[in-house]
Amino acid sequence: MRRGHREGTTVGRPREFDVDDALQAALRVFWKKGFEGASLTDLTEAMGITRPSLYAAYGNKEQLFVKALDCFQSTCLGFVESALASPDAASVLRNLLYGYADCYTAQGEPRGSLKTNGALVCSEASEPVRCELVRRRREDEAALERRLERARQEGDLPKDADPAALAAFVMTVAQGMSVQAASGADRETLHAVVRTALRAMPISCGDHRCVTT
Amino acid sequence: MRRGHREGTTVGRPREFDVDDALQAALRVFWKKGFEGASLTDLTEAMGITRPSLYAAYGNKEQLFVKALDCFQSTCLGFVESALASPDAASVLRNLLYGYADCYTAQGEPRGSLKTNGALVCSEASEPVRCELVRRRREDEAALERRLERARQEGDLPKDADPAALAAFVMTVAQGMSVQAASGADRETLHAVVRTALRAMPISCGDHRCVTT
DNA sequence: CAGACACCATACCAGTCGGTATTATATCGC
DNA sequence: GCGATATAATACCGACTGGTATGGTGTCTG
Repeated sequence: MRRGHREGTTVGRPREFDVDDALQAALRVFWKKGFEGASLTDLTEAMGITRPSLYAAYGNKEQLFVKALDCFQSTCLGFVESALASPDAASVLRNLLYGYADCYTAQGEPRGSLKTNGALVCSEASEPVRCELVRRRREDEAALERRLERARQEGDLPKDADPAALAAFVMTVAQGMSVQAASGADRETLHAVVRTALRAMPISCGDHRCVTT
Repeated sequence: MRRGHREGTTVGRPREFDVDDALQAALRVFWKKGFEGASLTDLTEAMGITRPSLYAAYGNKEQLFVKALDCFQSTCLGFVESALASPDAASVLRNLLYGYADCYTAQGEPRGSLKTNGALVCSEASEPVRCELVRRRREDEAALERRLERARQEGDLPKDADPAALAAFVMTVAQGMSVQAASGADRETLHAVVRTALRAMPISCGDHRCVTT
């Protein structure tokens, strides 16, 4: 039904804006104001396009948000995948938490996480978006739990450690840092929070980051 | 200018609703949907009053939110004051964190904290509300820092402990738990998070709550 | 009772919300 | 050049936003 942007061939008038650039602009607006706080006027002005162009290229506001969320994940949160791929539990935890702290206080970017702050509470109309964010946050926690369970099997986490509880704690700290960043906390403060959090781990994660990979 | 409810005397037709009961109802709506997500229709329906009654009794939506926030503080967060008044640092930290965990997962209440989730991000129109929440969260952290500094002076916290860093960590965990609760985490999960967080403290806070006071 | 007063209910306000129909325009294959 | 196609721009839609003017109603004081 909906006319999509045909991939290879170029029939008809070519698009005058770059879809990815405009999506980046939309991401910043959602990131700063949240899904409900960002109006179509805010979005189209920042993206430099008109409403019909937005709907033709991205579907609707909700689909645009999800696309922006994917963009946020693959760029701003790109470090998560590599952090989980770190060789041992200590470096996983260290890279993950310092990575979040840095991401949430990046120069020239909105503070905090789109995934945490984008739609924490909302009206009924936006429930689908809120649920999608909940789903993704849970998946993040589950992925960390799986990685810690693997570490336990491999012996670099004590046998009596609780991967589920540790993952819940780490993600709680990460989400708390997102709130702190949105409240104006600076990077130094979040680094101190990470140092404190790492002391709660059943292994020594070191006081400084990047000790290994 | 605005016609207020005169205190002692009762001139004119008496109000047909209870101001405090209606405020409680408004609190639940704001708590669940946030400041922007709660419409006047949501509010007046839950409060059982009409718009003109709302404006006559509370001013406007923003003032109603602040009144609801005060109500939230004095009832749901009433434990904070007594937690800070605990005799030693260990019981302060324990009572504070378990208190937050319980408050955020109270049966029959919205999940999480109005102070954290109520307006984390928003449109420009709601910036005053967001700033007020930021202000109050900072004040909470500052109050905890002062209490921990006192504990350091009194000797039940090591001399080399960092009250500011500890307070930032504890409030980060609390705010993170608010996000987790809003995502559906249950009380057991948050209690496990608290147990883990307490391990990061430079003193033994015990594995169970309410050891003293 | 007379009158003042403040409440309640209805109906309404301008402005904005997300979303679209319509029309004009630019680029393609042929 | 010509038709087909897909863009861009404008103007518009009904619904809803926070907020209010108006008129009827009930309770008080004198």
